[in-house]
Amino acid sequence: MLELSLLRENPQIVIDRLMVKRFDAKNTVARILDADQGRRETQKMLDDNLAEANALAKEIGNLFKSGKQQEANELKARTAELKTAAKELQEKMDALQKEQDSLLITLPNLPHPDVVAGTSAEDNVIVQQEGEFPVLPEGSTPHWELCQKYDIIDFELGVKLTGAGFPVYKGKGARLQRALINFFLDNAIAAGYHEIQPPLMVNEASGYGTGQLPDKDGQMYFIGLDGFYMIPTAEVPVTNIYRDLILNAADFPVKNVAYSACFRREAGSYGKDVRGLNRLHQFDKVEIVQLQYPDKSYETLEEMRAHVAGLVRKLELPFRIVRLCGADMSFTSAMTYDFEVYSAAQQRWLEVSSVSNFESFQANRMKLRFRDGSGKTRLAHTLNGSALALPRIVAALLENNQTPEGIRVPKALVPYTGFEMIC
RNA sequence: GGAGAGAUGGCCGAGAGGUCUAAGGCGCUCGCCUGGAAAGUGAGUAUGCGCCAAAAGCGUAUCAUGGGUUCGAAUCCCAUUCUCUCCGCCA
Repeated sequence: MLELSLLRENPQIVIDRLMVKRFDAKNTVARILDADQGRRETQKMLDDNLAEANALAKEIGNLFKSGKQQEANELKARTAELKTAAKELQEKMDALQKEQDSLLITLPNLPHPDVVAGTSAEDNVIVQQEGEFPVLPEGSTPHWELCQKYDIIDFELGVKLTGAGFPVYKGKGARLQRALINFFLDNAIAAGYHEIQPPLMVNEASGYGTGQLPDKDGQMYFIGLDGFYMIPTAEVPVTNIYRDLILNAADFPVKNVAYSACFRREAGSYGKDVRGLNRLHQFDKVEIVQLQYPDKSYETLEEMRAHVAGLVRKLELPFRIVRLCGADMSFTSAMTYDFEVYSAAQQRWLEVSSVSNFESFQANRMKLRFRDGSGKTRLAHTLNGSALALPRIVAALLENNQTPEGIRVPKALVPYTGFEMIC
């Protein structure tokens, strides 16, 4: 949620910057400012009314005590008037506040000035590319066939147990998963992150805090009996740890890492994009989350980007980093880097990480603040990134490292898997 | 699932219609004391919103949440949520 003060002070900047995200905010901004104006006027009247009522109540109390029943009763007439007026004012103010909030929440985050507008994912800017495309041996196949050939990931069995998009990892496939999770966690811990094991279900307030609710609830699995949502990413519980907290400036940066299973309904997805491991309803991911002092959040974004790049490099996967254009960015992000690895048999780039700076957008929603040097409270900046999401990494590892003898495990991972080949 | 108890500031905890602008303690901040520290001692120490050019200041709301009673509610009533204890079930 954007900060109201920004709209008051610079409505035109908000409108202009949101055009970069192809969002026409002109009308909404005007309505928000109208509601805000009305709300403030109403509150002034209400506060004055209540101030008078409070004073009267005190006076009446004193009169009663000194036995002046008659005078006290006379004053009561006035308090009745005030009460009626206060109720109306309160209702009016609540309605305006509600209108303002409901409008404000429809505005996306402002993109950083370095973000280009663009019209689609085609316009994302490639900022870094590394690694050679592997030359695959004769008879190479996409990962879903390799999974079947070596019996390491069973999609059919998942359908039997649950449904499409819930694969069963078996044998070296399961061990590879476990190895990757530990590899990612150990790297994050070495980089100074604090490990968290969060709940896999969250309540409504948490879903709201990170922005999945109210409008993206169709993307989450919902446990109706208890009112819980299965987390689509560990970002949700890990960031919400700090909901409604006031930190000290000295606490920054807060660096957390969490492994979790992630659950996504992915309603409306179909076709080759969802083949094999490309898109699942349940998958594993290690997520890094940072809270940072506002002035330093872009330094931190670069640090996180470098961390993720280091992981992909150690896995010997060809990758590129794109800075998303305005048209392709998420609602909540101010700047996002997507990491894509090259999946050689499918001959396509697969997105394996998304590293974003949300600036104060999430913090405002969940009232995540800190006390600056002068003792004033300010909103913190939040950032997060996948480091990394497993399925597409596994897809690329399987495809790129296939040999007639089996699938070679990258060196960095061998201490974690305990084997060098899947065969 | 059944029965009972409870929810008060950063934390502990008193408070049972007006003197709550929430006692007291702990913690924290700044002083004093000290060679330095501890102890002692003094003061300060919540958040949102509004008024004000701004600071200071003032107003208002907030004692789990939402309603209600009353001139007046942390306090009384109703509902909801959550926590704890015991019983049942259980890895």
